[in-house]
Amino acid sequence: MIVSQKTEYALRALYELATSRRAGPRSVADIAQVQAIPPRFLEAILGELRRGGFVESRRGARGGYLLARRPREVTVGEVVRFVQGPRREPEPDPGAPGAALAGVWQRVEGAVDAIYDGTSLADVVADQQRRAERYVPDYVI
Amino acid sequence: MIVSQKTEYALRALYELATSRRAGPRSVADIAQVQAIPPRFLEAILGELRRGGFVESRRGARGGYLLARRPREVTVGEVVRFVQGPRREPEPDPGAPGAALAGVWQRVEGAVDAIYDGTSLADVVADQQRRAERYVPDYVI
DNA sequence: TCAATTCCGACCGGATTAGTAGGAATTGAG
DNA sequence: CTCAATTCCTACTAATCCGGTCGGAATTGA
Repeated sequence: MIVSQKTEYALRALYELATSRRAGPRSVADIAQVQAIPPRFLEAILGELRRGGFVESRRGARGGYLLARRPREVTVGEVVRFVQGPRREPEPDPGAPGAALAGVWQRVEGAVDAIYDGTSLADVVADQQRRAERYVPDYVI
Repeated sequence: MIVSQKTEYALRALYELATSRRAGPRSVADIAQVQAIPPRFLEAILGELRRGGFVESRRGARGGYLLARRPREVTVGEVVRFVQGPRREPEPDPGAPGAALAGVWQRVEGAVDAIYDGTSLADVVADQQRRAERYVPDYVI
């Protein structure tokens, strides 16, 4: 897995909220259902996302979660780093064992981050719409 | 960590062998020392690398390990995939939950593989030489 | 008032990872 | 021929991380 299951769930939940923006709060049960995520696990994840400022919550009956920021302004990179924590491995100074490979890891991280940070929730939504249209064109047209 | 510790060790060991090519076999103890790898763990790793055709071994006194292929023709990607096994996550078909993100993961994997497969042991060695020269230029010149 | 909901902190089992142990087999050097 | 150095094999253990669960308190709209 390229990211942890938890991160994948987090992104799926945010995606789900992005698709139903300005339609009132979505409950954990609802999102869990649609995105096939274990509900109580999702509950924990959304809690973290709230503390991270990605979503807002409404408690009580008819409560649920809402996207706290515009989909355009939330990147996959932010979410990944927030959920799995920063990947830290202090660079070995030149000469130390392992220094030879540091350049490789650095380039990989750069490439990955470029994609992560260049992809917003809005992009993901748009991407999926394209994909869905192409898959069942007759149904839509 | 971008790859497992074991993979990092494997690459460090191969790098070490690449630097002392045609200088006779290097023992586990030696490599472990230089690269700061737990010796018995390294022993196990080199065993795998031998079975994978990356290194050859000479048993007995004065024995040790040798690179089995030319540094130019061993890529980081091959080693990573061999040591950690293939990363498998079957693509969800469009419409399934999680399909929306598939494109992102795909692009990331592509970018990572491009770097991995575009970097040979020879590249790593050359890279480190440049780096070392730059770090203590007076010592060399 | 009550049912639906978020919120919180603690917990848990299984998988994976990192590393170790013991001893057999091989081989070059003296 | 012997011995020290070395690989080789199989199994085992320790620690960490991951994915997920639990019980119940607090909140709130209907």
